Amino acid sequence: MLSLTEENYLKAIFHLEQTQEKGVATNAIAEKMNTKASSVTDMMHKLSEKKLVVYKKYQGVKLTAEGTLKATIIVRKHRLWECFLVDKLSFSWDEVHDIAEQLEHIKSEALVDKLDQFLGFPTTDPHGDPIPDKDGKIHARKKVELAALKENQKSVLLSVNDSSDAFLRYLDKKEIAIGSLVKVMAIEPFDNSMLVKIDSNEHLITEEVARNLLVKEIANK
Amino acid sequence: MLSLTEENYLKAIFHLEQTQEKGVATNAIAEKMNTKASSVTDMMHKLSEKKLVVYKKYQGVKLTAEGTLKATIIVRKHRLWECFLVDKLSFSWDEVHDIAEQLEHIKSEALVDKLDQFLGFPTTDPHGDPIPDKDGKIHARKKVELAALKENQKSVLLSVNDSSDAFLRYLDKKEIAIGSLVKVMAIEPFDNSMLVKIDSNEHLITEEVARNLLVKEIANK
DNA sequence: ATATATTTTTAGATATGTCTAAAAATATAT
DNA sequence: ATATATTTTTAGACATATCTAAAAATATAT
Repeated sequence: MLSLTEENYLKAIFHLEQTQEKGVATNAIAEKMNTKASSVTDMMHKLSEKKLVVYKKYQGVKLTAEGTLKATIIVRKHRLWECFLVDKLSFSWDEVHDIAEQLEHIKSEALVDKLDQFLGFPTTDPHGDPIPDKDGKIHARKKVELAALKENQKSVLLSVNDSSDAFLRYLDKKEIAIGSLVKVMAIEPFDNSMLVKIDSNEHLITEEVARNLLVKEIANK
Repeated sequence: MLSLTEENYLKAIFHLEQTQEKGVATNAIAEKMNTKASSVTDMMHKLSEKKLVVYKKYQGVKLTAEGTLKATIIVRKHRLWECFLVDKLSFSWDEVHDIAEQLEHIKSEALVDKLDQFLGFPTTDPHGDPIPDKDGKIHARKKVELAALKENQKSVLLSVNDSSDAFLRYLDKKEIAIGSLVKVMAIEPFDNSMLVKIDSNEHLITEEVARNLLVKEIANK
């Protein structure tokens, strides 16, 4: 049985591994977990004992197959609960993260199964991220940062890299939502800011914002 | 902010106070919490510091008004989640206790409010126990143990004193459920066992069982 | 290639919640 | 009322998860 803390470490490592094929650095974990590097080292010893990570001094860590599965199941629970909060309890998508952070640790396989069924077996959460299946398989869609698109390219907004409250509120204010149609109208070479048409409104967005929006390109019909 | 452990102690004391108007004994709490008396003493010091209990050495503890409110809100959350699990996720009433024990600690007032609304503002949980309102007020119905009834008295089953898995399964097997119509057909003076008619079936039940069933008496029309 | 900076680990301390064993207070029985 | 039993508290130890400060290893820069 994993403690809440252990589960949170596994999830942090899982997310960090997405953009890092070498071992995940102690410091990176410490930053994500809002703790100190020394605490991370302690926990890596513990998770290594439990065969959930492969850890070599100074070389960073990787999740084992079992560690990956455990982490994926937590992500699955997090995203299912987010669906529940938004679809059933009518929270808005920028309010649900902190609550789902708590709910993801509830231990009951039956609960997750029944929740999944109750929600109609959703495949993505309200932020557009894929929901792993029972076996930990993730059916990901090919996503690309909006910042990588050329002028005139059309796309659909799938998810966001930054899911901080501040960023989500920024999007809400501009009425930018998952599923929005996004077309690149012009790119300013000086600072890589973009003029984009999102659904029917035009917005000028900074490169930083464009790098935090993940889209699926669609044909320019 | 209360820790999970502190919340569980408050809840335990709250439940023990229902059948105890003097201070709740250290040993009683220890037994309920499955821990040692010395641990209870330690925690009572802590909760007393926080003004959630009134504690005098060797005299047992009582919840303060604030402690009672905190405990009541936990009970409210527990019972709302039980409703959710049974009504929405179609768990049976004997499966939900352990899961609700976890869910009751999720911290978000907005979540509780929205859940309450989603469930249609239920007034009792699947075991027939009243759900406290937002302010901690409990609109309790007058309940009595089935064992206290006379022959020929009719009643409705409202809740149970023993909510162990074993007892709930016993009830399920005999098709005894919250809301069942219960009529005392005969009482055996030797051992106080009872012949009762529950809905359309007759059962012979021991005094122990009769003391664990809480009913509301109804007119003998 | 050596000095400097950064990252990571180790060692030891702290806080929470737990325990055992012994001491103190209270309750019970004759 | 005194002895005995029970309950409760105290004192000190232990495990988990954390921290700070110093040491060790690795990375970077000239």
